[in-house]
Amino acid sequence: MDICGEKCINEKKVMETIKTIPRQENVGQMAEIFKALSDPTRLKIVLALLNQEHCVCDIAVICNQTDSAISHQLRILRTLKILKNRREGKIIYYSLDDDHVVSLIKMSLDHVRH
Amino acid sequence: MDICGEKCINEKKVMETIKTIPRQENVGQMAEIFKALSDPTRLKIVLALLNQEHCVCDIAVICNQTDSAISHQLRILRTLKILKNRREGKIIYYSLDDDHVVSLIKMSLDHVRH
DNA sequence: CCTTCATTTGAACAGTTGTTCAAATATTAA
DNA sequence: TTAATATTTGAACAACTGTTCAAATGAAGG
Repeated sequence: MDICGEKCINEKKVMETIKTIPRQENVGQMAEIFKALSDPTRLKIVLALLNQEHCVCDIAVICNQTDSAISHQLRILRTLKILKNRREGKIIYYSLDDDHVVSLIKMSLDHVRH
Repeated sequence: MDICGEKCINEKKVMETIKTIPRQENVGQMAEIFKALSDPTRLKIVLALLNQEHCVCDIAVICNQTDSAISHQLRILRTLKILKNRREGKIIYYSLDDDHVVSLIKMSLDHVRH
């Protein structure tokens, strides 16, 4: 990996900072979580489940979207292990499964409220 | 706004949760910040500036992208007031301008590292 | 078995996104 | 003024995203 060829203004500062940046892998993980929360529908799902678990069609009502649209988004959040689900007969209940994401959400909630 | 028509499984739970969800406006603001941090290039810019201020072309080297690509992303982050800049002759230095975003980033950094 | 209901799935679509390229600005120095 | 350098801008493009719709699945009850 060619870190700094010859075009850089302040090679020393650049080198210093590059040392502090996490590995590509970790940057990717961070970006993935932020991306999951960057869609208003998905964010609303997570905010709803912050209160209590809900089934798919209730989440659809809360988010004012079709069951199908919600199901697609739930799959994304489940794949990222942000949500988990449990079946009770025909109904599937979703709830939060990542304490860290909960903290992130609460912190950003505090911000927009103050 | 028709909150709950007749198709909802558990009207009481739905009503309870709807009360806890922030206003659309605030959900939108939260999503906007998460979206800003959801692109690996933009996230890397913010991570770099967590260390110290940098000029555009140094950021380009750090992120391994063209000056132009970085400039486009800097505009997005500046518009959201996540970054500020100062001019020193021909060179424009960018730095962080939102303590809350810094906290969010640090919290998510802690997470991927542990 | 057949029906109903909750959820999932896949294809299709429009809308958005990030990067590239070339051209435009803006500042400095000769 | 002219040339050189740092940054910005706008158009264009492929790649990606979220929603919709229709059809498929899976569980419970008759």
